Amino acid sequence: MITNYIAAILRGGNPGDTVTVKGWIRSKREAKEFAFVDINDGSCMANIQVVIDKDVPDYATILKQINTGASIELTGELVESPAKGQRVEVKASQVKIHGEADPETYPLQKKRHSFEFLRDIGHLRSRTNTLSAVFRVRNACSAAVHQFFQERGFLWVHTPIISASDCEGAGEMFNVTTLNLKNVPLTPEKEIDYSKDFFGKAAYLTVSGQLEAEVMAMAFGNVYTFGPTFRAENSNTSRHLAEFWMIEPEMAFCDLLEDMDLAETFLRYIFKYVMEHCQADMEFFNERIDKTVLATAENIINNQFERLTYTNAITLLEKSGQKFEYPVSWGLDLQSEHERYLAEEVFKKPVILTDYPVDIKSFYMRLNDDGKTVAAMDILAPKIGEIIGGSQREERLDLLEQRLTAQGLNPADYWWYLDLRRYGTVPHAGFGLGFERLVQFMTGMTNIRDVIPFPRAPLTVEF
RNA sequence: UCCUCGGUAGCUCAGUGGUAGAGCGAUCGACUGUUAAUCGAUUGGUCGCAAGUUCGAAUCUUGCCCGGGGAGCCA
Repeated sequence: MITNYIAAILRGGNPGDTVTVKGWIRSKREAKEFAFVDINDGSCMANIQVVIDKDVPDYATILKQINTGASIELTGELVESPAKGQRVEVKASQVKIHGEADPETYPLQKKRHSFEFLRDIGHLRSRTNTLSAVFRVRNACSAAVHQFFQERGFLWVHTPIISASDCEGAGEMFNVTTLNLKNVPLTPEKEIDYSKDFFGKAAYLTVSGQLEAEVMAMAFGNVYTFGPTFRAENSNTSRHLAEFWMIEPEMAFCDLLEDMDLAETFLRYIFKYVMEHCQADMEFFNERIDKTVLATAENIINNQFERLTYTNAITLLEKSGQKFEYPVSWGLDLQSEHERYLAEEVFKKPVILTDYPVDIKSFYMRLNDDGKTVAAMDILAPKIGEIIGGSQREERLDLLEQRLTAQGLNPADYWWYLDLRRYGTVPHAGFGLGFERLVQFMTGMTNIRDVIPFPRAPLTVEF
């Protein structure tokens, strides 16, 4: 077990300390009488430099085993480094190689690799500077999410991964079945007979935990989900995954304005947390991945998001004189190009759009008094597009039933969801946040497959 | 799923009808308190797969597979 991370040694170690370093070799520079070895254990961006003199036991054998990718454990004295590049280094006295890595076949070089190539070696790519930085930031984001909600008394609720309902028509679903696919039981009408299946009815991987989160909010007030979500869409883009993590807070006794305030405070909190906990990683992204990463983070932390209604956004786009590929007119959904124009060109910061036409939004969103719009809000981020989607939910039973029917859904399928309006209904609101898009936005990584350790996407399930 | 660009050495790429190339990596050597070390030499190929055109195809044609970027769906 690693008890003394390289991050801790580099930060707090003093010359004269005896230290043990365990990790993987990044590079070796050999001289006649000694060798420099750079070791990384994933705890930080920096490597620790180790000097191995020829008087170390088994020097000749060990030196042959020291290659990029090999695992190493060594003990030595921490000394002040006589050369530039590091404050301290380790003068090794005992060295053990746990596992060699054949340099002829080990795929990672000391040089930069393309992310496309690294995706083909998903089991090794976390050993690179960029991917390890991404996953440290991802971890910090996760911790920040929980800390934010826990500080505010929100209950973390575990909503199911297997679900019987397509809760919001959010997209194609993965079937979950134990039926024998070579001999599927059929009903007299030649439909698949799910009564013979494991659950006695059709079941799917969840596309959202929102409806269940609403159930829990009606008992605990403020709750949030943070877990995996699945979409079987054949989406081949740098912003979509078949398996992704979603954060969905749901608040009872809450309206759209409070919902927006919470979402904005939440994003600001996460950015601040990561800037404080992953400074070196963030500087690395700013230098190597996207020169605007630090400025964006400062922008989020220090500025109010722009807020305007869908209707005003349409007017603004129509008057902009900008040429768009897709038409702009009231009643049509905004396209990526429109969202990006607003966030990147007009306001140059996140934009919260509210009050969308009822016909382009989901059934559960609360109808506004004008009868034409719903209390929905989307947060649009530069370069990423929609990062948060939320709404005040329809708490009035009759209106909710009307909306279900109008969208071609059967209210009977939603009996327990409707019961929440029959028994002690309250105004409530919530939002959903794609966790990987947050990490993308934070790090400047352009492809969503590079911000999750094991991406699932069409034809992508190897690692 | 649609549009578009691409697939040549372990990696990144050049090569557009006539003997398969470079840089990096790796290997060997030299040198050096080095820092993606440096210098020299060596090594390295089913040109994505299949069919076709041609005296001759990495190069032209067709189909398929895979990847990047963009779009749709959405988070």
